[in-house]
Amino acid sequence: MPELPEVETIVRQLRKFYLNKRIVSITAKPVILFKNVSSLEFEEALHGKLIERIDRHGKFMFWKVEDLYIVFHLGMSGIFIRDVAASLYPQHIHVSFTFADQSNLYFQDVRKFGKIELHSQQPDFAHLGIDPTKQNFTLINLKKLLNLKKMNIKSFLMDQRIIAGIGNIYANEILFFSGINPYRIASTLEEEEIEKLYRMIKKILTDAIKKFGTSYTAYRTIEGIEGDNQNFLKVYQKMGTPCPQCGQELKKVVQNSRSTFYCAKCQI
DNA sequence: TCTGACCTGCGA
DNA sequence: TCGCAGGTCAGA
Repeated sequence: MPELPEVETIVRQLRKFYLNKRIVSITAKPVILFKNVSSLEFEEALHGKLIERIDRHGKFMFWKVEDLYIVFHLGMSGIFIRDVAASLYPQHIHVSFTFADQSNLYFQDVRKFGKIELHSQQPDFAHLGIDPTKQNFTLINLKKLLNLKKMNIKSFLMDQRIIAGIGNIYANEILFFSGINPYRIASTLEEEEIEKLYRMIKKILTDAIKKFGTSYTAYRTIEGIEGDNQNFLKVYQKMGTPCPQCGQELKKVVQNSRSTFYCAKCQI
């Protein structure tokens, strides 16, 4: 559920409170979240280290902790919680960090779809596509990518190997605002449609970041409070209600094993 | 390129 | 009690 805007919100908040803080204690439960390291190795490797950098590519976040890099993926339900909000979410805490100033940070993941890795080099995320908030996400690059793909445009937007950061909620919203039917084949989009799609990808994601992300289910900010963007969604989970543009009833279909919400009249 | 498995809480 | 929610990934 955490997509690019939610991860970016978390990154910004973590920077504010935990950058340049030293980890003095870690408790990590032996859960399946740990991929290339055991929970015990994780605790030992990071003990006493300083968090020097917190960054993101797509939905992946990484911390530079001196000579090591922690890579987090929040999966469906992963959240970070500041100590002041920890009492709100006492269940499913898998990792607890304590810092030199006695502040705490907790990683919670109800559904355990998240992922934690430890690396000795900066991750290059070579398996991921362009991050739409980065400079190399240009109209020309988007056109090139679209022209190569025979998949439907909804799958295209959600394919992390092509564009990194868009999930189901924002894919639905982007296609609605672009007026593009989710079943359209990526390579068949017209010049004008591509330009609108490009603008909407940037706008929808940027607006969602300004609203601290979408709290549809598990996602909360590190303060333990909901984002605001769910109050501005136009089609996601709005099946049966009138299209905000034309009034026709919005549809819900299952597409590539995922729910797609759209207006059959406005999105052609 | 597409489908199902993994996982847990929630609502019908 | 069962289906659904959707992140990634393995396998078809």
